[in-house]
Amino acid sequence: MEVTIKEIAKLSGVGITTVSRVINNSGPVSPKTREKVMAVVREYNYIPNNSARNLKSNQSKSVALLVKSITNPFFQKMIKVIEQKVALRGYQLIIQNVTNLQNELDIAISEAKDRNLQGVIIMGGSFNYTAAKFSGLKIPCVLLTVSAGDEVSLESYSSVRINDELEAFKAVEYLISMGHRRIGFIMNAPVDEMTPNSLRYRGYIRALEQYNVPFDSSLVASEFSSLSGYDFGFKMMKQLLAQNKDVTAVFAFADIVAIGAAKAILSSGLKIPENISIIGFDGIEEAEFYHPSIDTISQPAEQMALSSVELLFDMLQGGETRHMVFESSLLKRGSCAAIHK
Amino acid sequence: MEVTIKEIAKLSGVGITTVSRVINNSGPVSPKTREKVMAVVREYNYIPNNSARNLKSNQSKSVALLVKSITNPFFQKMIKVIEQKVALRGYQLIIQNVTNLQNELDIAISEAKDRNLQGVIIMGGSFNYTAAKFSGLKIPCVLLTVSAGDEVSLESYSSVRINDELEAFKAVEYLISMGHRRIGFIMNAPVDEMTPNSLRYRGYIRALEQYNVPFDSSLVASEFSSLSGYDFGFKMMKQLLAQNKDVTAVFAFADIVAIGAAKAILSSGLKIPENISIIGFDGIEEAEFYHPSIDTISQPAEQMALSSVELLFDMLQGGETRHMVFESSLLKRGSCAAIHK
DNA sequence: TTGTACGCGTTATCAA
DNA sequence: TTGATAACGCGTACAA
Repeated sequence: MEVTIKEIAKLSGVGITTVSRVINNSGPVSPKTREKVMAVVREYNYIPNNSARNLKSNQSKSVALLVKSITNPFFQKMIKVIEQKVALRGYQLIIQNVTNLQNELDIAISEAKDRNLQGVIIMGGSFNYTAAKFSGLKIPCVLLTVSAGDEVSLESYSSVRINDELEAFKAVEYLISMGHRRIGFIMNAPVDEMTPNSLRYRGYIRALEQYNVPFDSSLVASEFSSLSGYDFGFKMMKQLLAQNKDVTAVFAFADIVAIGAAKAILSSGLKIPENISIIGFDGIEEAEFYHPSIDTISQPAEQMALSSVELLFDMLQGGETRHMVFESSLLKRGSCAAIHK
Repeated sequence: MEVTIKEIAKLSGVGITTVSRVINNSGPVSPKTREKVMAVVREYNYIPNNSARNLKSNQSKSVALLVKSITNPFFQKMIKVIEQKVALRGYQLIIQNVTNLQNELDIAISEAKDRNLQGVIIMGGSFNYTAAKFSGLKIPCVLLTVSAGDEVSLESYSSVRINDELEAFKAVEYLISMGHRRIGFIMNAPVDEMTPNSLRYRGYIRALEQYNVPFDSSLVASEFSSLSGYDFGFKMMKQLLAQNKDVTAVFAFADIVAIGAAKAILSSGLKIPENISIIGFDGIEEAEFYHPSIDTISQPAEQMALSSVELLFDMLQGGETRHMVFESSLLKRGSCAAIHK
């Protein structure tokens, strides 16, 4: 059994209250008493019992991070930052993976009660949250990379994201500007659910329209899949290549998918960018070190992660909800080239 | 404020004890009473307060996973499995990254008290643990991918790992068998600290010796670095290429490093495997989807992760410590070829 | 400036 | 089969 506050009190010849005041810096204690108590605390290596504290205060200094598909390297970059920043504030971070089949908000609600969390950051997922669901979640919540859709009041959560549609537009516009007109798109979710993917799909469509490039549904490789991003990209690209001999460029909704697609292209004996141009989305290291390095829309991951933590703690301290939209940048690294007849 | 056991008791017209018995399945309760209580529990969506439970039982159902360099995709595969399996057992998993500069065991000790953990899994790190340190950690501990070194009694921890030296030997032997004699080695830690890297280095040395290939220290690119694995591999390979025009093969201590090195080779205008053969270690997806796919020593990551959780829970239930050593397999995928003059 | 005593929500002991 | 009641370790009115 560990040493308790009671024993510390007895050992230092003071009352329990005084010890409590000393270790929490609450209420007045004479410097002499403080030193006396601290000496005993150090000597016995006293650490307050967290369970008891939590029980009293009805709050445990912990927040959760729910991640949709935790293995995506793009999320990894952010997880690392979040983990550090949360720890820095003396909070415990509980990271939990959410599978494709689970609803992240449901999990947040049950976990919040179960672990009595102070707040939660949800990374990834869809935009399809109902106001009802949100009202079931009684703790501050920050959505990272998505927002909650129009139905939900902006006061019920904070969010950090990018403008997926616009950035996707930029990517496709870039391809079009190089003369491409047979541009494939790879995405992994059904179009009818609102996810970053479907927003990027919109950007794709809008770019085609704006530049009068005819839309061809056979160029859109879309499938609900539980494959890893790499495998998925590989499979979809193989399919695209088989069905469309004339495709000259591909936009993949994520870098990991772009890498899988690139592998499919290269292992088919085609060259990047000579035969096919490819561009991804996210800005992960893996794309940079691929050969050739893969062009991408790079999201400011660290910044976004940092902001999500700040927004959460703002809310914990009674601050307003906020919604931040970051800019991404188009990185040209050589996997896209002008088309030549 | 949430509903408490007391209120449930009142609402269902029974005593607190009875409610406690119902929700914990402890002690005898008549079926009728049980149903009555359960109805109220469901109606009010009662969830027992964890803090209070922990306070009573002096244990919180939580274990920690300490990860050295959490961003390595190889660890990611394992993290996912561990997270699932721990959750399956109703335990909370606290994942914490440990930087290169921190000692994982120190952190385990302080966290164990602080969060009153039931157990801890340490992933990565070095073999340099002292018996003294271990005795300071009073909860079950499983080391994953390393063991603790000879000084520490095998009864004070469990471990899951591979035979790093032997597997590295196999990798280098493979290169030698294809005629290579100028074989580079890339590792990231000082040789004097016991890490998986240094064991792999030994395997490298031993293979050279056994096959009478002269050792040349200029072929060993070693540096203590906080770069990412990719960046590190890239930098070291550039260095190797500059210093040794005649290097024909490279063994990297990890796949991510191999990928960085491959990028350095390819972007120098050299070809893999025509000019230089390369082999990595770990077996991550990124190596498979690289172009060319990179040969590697593949560790059974999922199996190892699974076992680590099993071993931990065995110990939690009073079982013995155990030490498992898994076999790895040499995956030949085309990044290594016979040397041709 | 200090200490006593109560209550946080549970579980477990004991008597009914 | 049930139900009071005493802990668990801590924070904090309130009294001194």
